[in-house]
Amino acid sequence: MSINSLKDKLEKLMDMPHDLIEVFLEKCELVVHQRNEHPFSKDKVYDKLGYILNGAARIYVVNDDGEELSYLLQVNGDIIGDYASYITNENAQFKVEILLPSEVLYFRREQVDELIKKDPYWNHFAKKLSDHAFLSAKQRLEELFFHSPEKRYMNLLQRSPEVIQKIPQKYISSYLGITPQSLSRIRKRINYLK
Amino acid sequence: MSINSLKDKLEKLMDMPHDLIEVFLEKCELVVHQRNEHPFSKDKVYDKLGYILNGAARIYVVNDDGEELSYLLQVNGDIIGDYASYITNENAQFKVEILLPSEVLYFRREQVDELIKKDPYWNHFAKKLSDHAFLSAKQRLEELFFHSPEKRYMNLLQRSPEVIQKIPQKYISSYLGITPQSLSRIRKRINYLK
DNA sequence: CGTTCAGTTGACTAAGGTCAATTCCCGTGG
DNA sequence: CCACGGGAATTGACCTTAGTCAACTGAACG
Repeated sequence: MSINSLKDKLEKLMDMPHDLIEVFLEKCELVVHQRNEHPFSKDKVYDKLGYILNGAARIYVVNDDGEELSYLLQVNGDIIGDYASYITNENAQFKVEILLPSEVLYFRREQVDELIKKDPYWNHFAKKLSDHAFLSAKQRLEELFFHSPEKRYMNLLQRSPEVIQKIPQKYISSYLGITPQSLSRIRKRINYLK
Repeated sequence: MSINSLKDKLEKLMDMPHDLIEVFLEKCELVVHQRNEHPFSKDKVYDKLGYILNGAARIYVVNDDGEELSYLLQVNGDIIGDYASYITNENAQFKVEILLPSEVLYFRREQVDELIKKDPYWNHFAKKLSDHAFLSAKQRLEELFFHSPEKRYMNLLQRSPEVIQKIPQKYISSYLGITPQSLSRIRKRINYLK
């Protein structure tokens, strides 16, 4: 991704003026990940967040039966990490796995805190970040509350066909809240119809 | 509710020093609602939020079939309104109905904005508010994602038995994401077991 | 070629939805 | 004080969809 389109995105996403984006980017770290990497250390506080420039990752938990549940599938422009852990300083409950070769821009909370000390603008930034986390959670919540698994799959197909293309179905079914078998049948149902 | 216990709650919830709570409360409006009242005007931007001192309300949407879906059941210490509308300035998608005689403390965004102009502390307050909205949404989201309707009912029973006592079951079933009939059967199942 | 793992399919089960009838509860008016 | 009306809750019969378990297919990789 070009540095300019990145700036445009941050400007829109975070309501950040161009000159402050420079300041912010200096505090960031760009990491290139390969498939299967786990960028966050297990069972720790996640004091950083990552912004996916391009690539894909899943955010998942392992339940008591050892099954992995894919809580989120994140792609270009999405955030990886555990925002709850980031703000509360409690241990993260999620794991993060990179699913495709990915470029991720990381920033640490302590660095945001430093920025805030120097310029109160960054309070505004922190607030925007939180609002963004809220709106994402709300969207996911409404998807689960208002729609059936089949409808959720249709919506995902519309919203991000690249997820369906690139990410293994077992993660997609889990994200939708169903078993791989059920997803397979939903796909079959849909194909008969069209 | 006594003024002092209110101050304690705000202190804990919002990380607010006692002296600033005074400042905040001056900006607030206390309203006593009766059952069935709708404190927010339909299809408008919700530029205020309400903090339930005591009482109960439901936050719901009416779908295309005219059915009401109870997105949230809020009780003592919970927030009513539509935080997404509050921050984005877009029309609210939810309605709010008071379910029991309730005392609610309202504050408007413009008043928070005024406070921010005078003292950057209030940026911190706005951030805390957003974090709180995020954490609430996250909790609800995880409840839906990880647990079955029956488990959700059990959890609600544990978490807020007063909701089960005081709020009509048709709203509870809707909140759980099931029909009144299904809730009735879940209750029957549970009673046989114990 | 085998091995392995993702994905599909089949047979069956479980849980919630739907529609309709019935019962319960509660408030109101006679 | 009782009778009635109406909405809430329950129950029954049946349907739909997802879960479960197991077998099978297919593609990737050595």
